Amino acid sequence: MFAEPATKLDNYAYAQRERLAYIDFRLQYQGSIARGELMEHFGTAVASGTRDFTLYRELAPENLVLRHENKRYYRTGHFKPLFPHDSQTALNTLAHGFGDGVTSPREVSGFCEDTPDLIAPPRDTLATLSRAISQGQAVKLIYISLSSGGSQRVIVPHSIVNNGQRWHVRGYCRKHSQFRDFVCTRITDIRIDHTEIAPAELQAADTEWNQQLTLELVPHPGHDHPKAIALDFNMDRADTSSQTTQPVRRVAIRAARACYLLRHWNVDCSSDHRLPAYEYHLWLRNHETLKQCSNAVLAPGYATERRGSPMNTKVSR
Amino acid sequence: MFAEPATKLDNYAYAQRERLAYIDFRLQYQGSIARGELMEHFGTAVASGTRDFTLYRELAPENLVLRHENKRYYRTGHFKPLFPHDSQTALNTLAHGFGDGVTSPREVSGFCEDTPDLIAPPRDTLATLSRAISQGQAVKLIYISLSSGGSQRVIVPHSIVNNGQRWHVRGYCRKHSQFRDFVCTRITDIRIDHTEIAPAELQAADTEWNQQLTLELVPHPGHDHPKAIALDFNMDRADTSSQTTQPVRRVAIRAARACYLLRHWNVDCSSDHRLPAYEYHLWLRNHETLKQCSNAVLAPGYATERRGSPMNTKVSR
DNA sequence: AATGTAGCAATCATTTTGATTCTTTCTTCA
DNA sequence: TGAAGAAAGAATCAAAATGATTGCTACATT
Repeated sequence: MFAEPATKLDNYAYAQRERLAYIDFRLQYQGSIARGELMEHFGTAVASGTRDFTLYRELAPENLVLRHENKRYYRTGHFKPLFPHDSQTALNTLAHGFGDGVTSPREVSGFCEDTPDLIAPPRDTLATLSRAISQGQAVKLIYISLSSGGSQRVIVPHSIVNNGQRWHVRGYCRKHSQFRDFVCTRITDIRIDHTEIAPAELQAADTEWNQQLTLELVPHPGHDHPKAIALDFNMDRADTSSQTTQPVRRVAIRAARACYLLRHWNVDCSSDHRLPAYEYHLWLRNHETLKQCSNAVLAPGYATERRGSPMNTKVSR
Repeated sequence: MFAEPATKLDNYAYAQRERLAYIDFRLQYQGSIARGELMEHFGTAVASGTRDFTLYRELAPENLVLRHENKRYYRTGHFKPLFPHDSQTALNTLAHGFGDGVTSPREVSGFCEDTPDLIAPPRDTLATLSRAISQGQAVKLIYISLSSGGSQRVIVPHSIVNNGQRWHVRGYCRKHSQFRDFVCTRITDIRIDHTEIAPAELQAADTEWNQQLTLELVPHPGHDHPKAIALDFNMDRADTSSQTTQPVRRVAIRAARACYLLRHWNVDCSSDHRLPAYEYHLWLRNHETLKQCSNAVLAPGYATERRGSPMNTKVSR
């Protein structure tokens, strides 16, 4: 898959690998790179820039060629990436810039835009939560709930999760004596609470968090072009668990997170796939697995058929 | 805001800044860091590790303290970050690891989980699109559309965008002679097409892309706790454009992207905010601005009142 | 044809990093 | 209780990486 065995690259120092990776990335996703651009990004001198390209050329001579007309290196047709850039990471780099986003100002590609971020949690809230989790501490905070307004609570957080729309913190709420999700932006006045943590408040005791479900997503039976949906979600035809060859995408996910995913992807979770195929491209074939989710009210089409009362159930949208 | 002026840090080399930033980040978001952890992350030796902590201590003596009991540095109460970690970047780092994700394997925090990624575009598709855009080239591809199945097209792409759920590529479609969005995962057999590009096919000619709208998002009038919504979306009370003091969040966004955002955030776009407040926390106050969007059918509650026919409009969901 | 730019290569100076040794502080365990 | 061990700091010298400089080449611009 890669032009050189990974062990070869391990011989080089972190900083050297980083510069090689930068060349590699630019060639693969931009098609060309000039020595001056490498130098500018890392703040290095010309001698270093030349050496870096020389080294890259030794490692992957087929990957690039210098065009003297404009003095830029161009990717060749035989390009084999030296580093594995998975597409999620690549998109993040294109949209937000190369590097860690801290060390130096990130230069963005200009043609790649991520989702506008309407509700990043405040820095201090995030930092305090993150430290509390790392150090096994409780936090005291004011939480503005949609249903009951603001109130003070003590929470033992154990995870920070993105539900597709918002960042939540999950933890044990001492006010309600159960594990819950809290929307990070609804937290104010947070601080570390130096009290003893009981075993029942730890992540290990959060059964819905620790239980893994496997969701079986299939193209919505009401849809005209199931193949397009199957391609979209990279579904597998090798469905060994049944006699059919219906394409299916199995997704392993924590029970506590399953319903957020189903809602984010507009998955019809009714037993008889009765929701409109136009809006719902997917159907949850094994909808009975949601019995294990206390927030199943979030799953489209699931709660209504059981006559649940959404308004009385506490879930963090 | 920061303990030292940024100019001070500019004196240090990229690699040195990176190690300082790592210490800074770990203190802020984990609360502690050991010398060995720094060494392991960057693959450096003990002497270097000691020097890095010595330097960090010189730059920000109040930020950390060594506890001899367990030989770890701990963040103090007077901590002032040396580097600006915005919360979006911090969350990305916590969920996916420190660094660029390429140079060395990323060590993830273990307690922060991003949205499960169901449909990352294939690497080659993304790389080809990205290069074509960078170099101003057209691409020839097979596109599997939901309505008409697969067909070959030539496209002049100019941007890659995340609509909240999927990654799209936007560009001029020669088959339909207009700018359109294409879902990346529905693309197969892509390759560079070496044909001339006309001015009308360039990004500059994409009026919907280049036109900026300002969306005025307000808490849904039917909601019981508008203050909670206002906090959630960090709304501003200083609404100088009207006599009221109703909190509002103004979002500047390209016309071509506006409706995706409105759908992603479940914004009621009807003129009389008639959609249920339980599902729709926000209302688009200046809904008339959507007249400028050809894909307004995506905006919840907007198209229906104009008796549009969603099924006949080509938009990439 | 002259000039400028940005690439390569080689050399030597400078800076950064590694290896080694010795010390300190606190934990662990016999 | 006291000795061993682990992981930090500090200092020194060696090794490696980087910077500065010079001379060269290919091409674009004028």
